[in-house]
Amino acid sequence: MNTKPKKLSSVDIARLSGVSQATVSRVLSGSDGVKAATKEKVMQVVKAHGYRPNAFAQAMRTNQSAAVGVAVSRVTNPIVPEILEALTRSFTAKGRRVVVWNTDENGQDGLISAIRSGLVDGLVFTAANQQSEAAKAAHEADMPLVSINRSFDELDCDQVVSTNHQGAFDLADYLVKCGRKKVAFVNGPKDRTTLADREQGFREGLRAAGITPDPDLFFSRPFKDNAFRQLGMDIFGADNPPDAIACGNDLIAIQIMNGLKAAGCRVPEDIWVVGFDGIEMAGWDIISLTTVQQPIELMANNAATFLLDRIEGKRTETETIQYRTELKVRETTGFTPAP
Amino acid sequence: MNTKPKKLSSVDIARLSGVSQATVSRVLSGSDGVKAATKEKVMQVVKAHGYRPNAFAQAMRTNQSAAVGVAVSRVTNPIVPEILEALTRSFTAKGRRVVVWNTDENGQDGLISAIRSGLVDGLVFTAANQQSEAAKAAHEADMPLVSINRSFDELDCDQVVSTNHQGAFDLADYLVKCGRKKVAFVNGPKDRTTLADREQGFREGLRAAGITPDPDLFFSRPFKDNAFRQLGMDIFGADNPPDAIACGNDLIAIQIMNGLKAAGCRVPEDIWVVGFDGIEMAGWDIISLTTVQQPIELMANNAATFLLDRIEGKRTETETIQYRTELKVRETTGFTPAP
DNA sequence: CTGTTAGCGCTTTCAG
DNA sequence: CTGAAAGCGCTAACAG
Repeated sequence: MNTKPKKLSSVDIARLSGVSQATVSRVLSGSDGVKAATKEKVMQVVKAHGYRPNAFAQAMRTNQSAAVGVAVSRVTNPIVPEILEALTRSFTAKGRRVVVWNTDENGQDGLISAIRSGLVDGLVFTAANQQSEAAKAAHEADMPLVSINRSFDELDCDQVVSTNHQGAFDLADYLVKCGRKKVAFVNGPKDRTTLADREQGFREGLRAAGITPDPDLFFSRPFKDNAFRQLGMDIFGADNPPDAIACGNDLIAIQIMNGLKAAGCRVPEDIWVVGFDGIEMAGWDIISLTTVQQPIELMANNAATFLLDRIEGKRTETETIQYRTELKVRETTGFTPAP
Repeated sequence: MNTKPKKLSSVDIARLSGVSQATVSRVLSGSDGVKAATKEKVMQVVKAHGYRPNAFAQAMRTNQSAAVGVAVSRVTNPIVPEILEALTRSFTAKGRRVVVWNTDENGQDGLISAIRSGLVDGLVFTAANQQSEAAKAAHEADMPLVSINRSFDELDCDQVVSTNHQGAFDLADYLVKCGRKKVAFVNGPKDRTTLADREQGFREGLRAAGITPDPDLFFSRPFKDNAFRQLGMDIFGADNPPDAIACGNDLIAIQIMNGLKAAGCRVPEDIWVVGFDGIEMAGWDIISLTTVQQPIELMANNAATFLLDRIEGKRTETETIQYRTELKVRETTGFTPAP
């Protein structure tokens, strides 16, 4: 260790400004009962030294960390940074720090341990599988919990979701009404409730439109090894390929398009492609992916509000709020308007 | 407040396992001098209750938070999540928590305050402007500091960068050698050292290849209001447009391509486009952007190691490490191999 | 209005 | 090898 400047504590500030330590604490926490002159005097010293109360002592004393946790996984799906960005903005604006856990790599252990050690006052779970252990731990620790874009059937917590089922239902309707004869559905692992709901909605939408879902046209792949790109190539290479491919989310759709392009397939001339999520890049001219859009920013803000209200004891009943999705028609379906 | 289960403390564990509180602490911190039987007994109780030591008390006592901070901005640039992901993985694997600050929104105040309150043991700054205040605060607080993909000229701290200058130099050479006659360069705000270095390298590369940089072909735009998309449209719409556009980073290149596409320009037939960074999506078939690639994962791992070593007092001299960039030739330059 | 005092839960000497 | 005891820096009664 080198010559540590030995950080100042509130005791030092008290000494330097000729008051008691308690008064320093009062000044900094903005309590009322302090004479203006005293307050001024203390603040002067505080500013001069750039003093900030030690966050840990504060947290320990008040049993509030002023931090919230966000559990993410599959960060490679661009919707995750988008959610993260919106959540961070929301929490930061409300004076909370954000601690991010990635449950992909080292699993849930770190998160569980953090939950139990009281590091955060609340937790947001974002769309992902493999977080149920942690969620359970949080629940047991009586920690406020919100899930966004993800359902925990087993767990009683606030949830912010979108109309996954209805959105997919309407999407199927759109494709059929537009005259698509042979519609495939490509999905990721169905242990994610979001993806499962969408597939279910899509199936029912097809039926409602008078089409019996063909099992051979429903695909499921893991999010790895470029599986979707390969699938895109395979689908186009097969005899009598479909004339439309709906996907569980935008990232899947993009990877399918990568495969289609690699195989020489033109979108939308040969095959239509649609996604689900409405990530920002779906709107880029060079991608222009037709998709079912979720109001991500709104959902994140709502999740943040839910969590903070619950932390502050302003809510007790759990609630599930569902945002309406909206079909965005773009180039990958030839800009064909909904009939 | 509802019926709080009143979290267990080490005192409770001690009572439950019939030892002293100090012994519990010793067992959990893995100190040697504890009889195996005692250790076993304590661990049993610990496990049974899912007990974890209170992180704040621990932090306060040891003056170490076991957390590191990462300051980011412009999260909408996909390289940021990529860096974040790699950093998070690295730190988590080494038993550190990661706290993320977004300095876009609420500026640096939150970060500065966090620095001074001792919330993190060290800090990584990622490519961004507007963080110098915070960096200075960190430096004054004697907090270990590493910058990645970003230079702080004024500050003496570890830096992990790539060969921005050389990479851009070689890129200019490539374009000229491939017969491009009129090469534009589109950049973001040049207060970012990374972007400034690239532009400088590009200029010198042109000169070395026998071309005098034409001021009218160097553009700079802010990262907002779709400025780059608009610029792409303008560039193609002008009389006698360039036959190649090099960009300060991949995101700029993509937005330029959006504008070009919107204006009816074909890439690479009409104009070549190249980026810089090597973000993952640049490699997607549907984008296939020629770019100068940085080894992001390596850089992030290195930054993490630097920071942790410094926190643990294993390093004292500051160091700048520079990774080699690599030209990735793809479709936006017609897959033309470097001569 | 301000000072004194008692811990929050933990690590770490210091004894035994 | 283990226990007792002293704080880390802060907040929150409780006095004055």
